[in-house]
Amino acid sequence: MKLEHDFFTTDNVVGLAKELIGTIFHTNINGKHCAGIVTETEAYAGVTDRASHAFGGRLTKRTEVMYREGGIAYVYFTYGMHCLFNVVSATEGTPHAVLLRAVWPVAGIETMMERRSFPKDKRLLTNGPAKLAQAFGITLEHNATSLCGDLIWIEKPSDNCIEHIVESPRIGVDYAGVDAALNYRFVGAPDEKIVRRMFSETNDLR
DNA sequence: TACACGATTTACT
DNA sequence: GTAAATCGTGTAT
Repeated sequence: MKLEHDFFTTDNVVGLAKELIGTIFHTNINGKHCAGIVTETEAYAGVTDRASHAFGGRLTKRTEVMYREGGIAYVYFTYGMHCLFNVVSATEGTPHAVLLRAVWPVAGIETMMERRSFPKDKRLLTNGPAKLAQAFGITLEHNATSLCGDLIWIEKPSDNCIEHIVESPRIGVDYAGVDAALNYRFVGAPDEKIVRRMFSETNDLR
């Protein structure tokens, strides 16, 4: 079942980050369909979160998208070479976002391999925020793209395929002072048997 | 205009 | 374990 617009407009961005674990992230970019089970997310809580680009109400050309109504993508460029993909949430004026950090590929794996220059180990395909964006064909031009459209969408499967979820502090936000300690990161452990049943055509996971 | 840096990845020692 | 790659963005001149 495709997640609808209303799913993303909640103010509870931490809850949303947790709820996104176990959903299926899809893109259909340049005619190539890719999908993966979301296994790692981080919440960035708007103006009060020192780790967020919108901390203190910072409103710039880059962060403007975060302030829009939830249900669109916030894609930004960092380290001179990487794009990172975020789910914008909450209502207009509240710049909450969820960073997608990792997925388990379940469709379009050959396309991902091409885009990622054929890593030797398949587990390296989408196990990081920049890797995932690259594998799914996401670039800056997808900033502000709807998450309920034909290019990018998210599906909630009828079966829960996540065994358990671990919470932890976020990665790479040491600069955020006290907020660096918040347990805003969620990592899901998929049940391989259930995943194989759900995606029977996929023979090689992770 | 100038400059320091980053919600990272990769290759190499 | 360390370091290089590489450039848009934000903040200060």
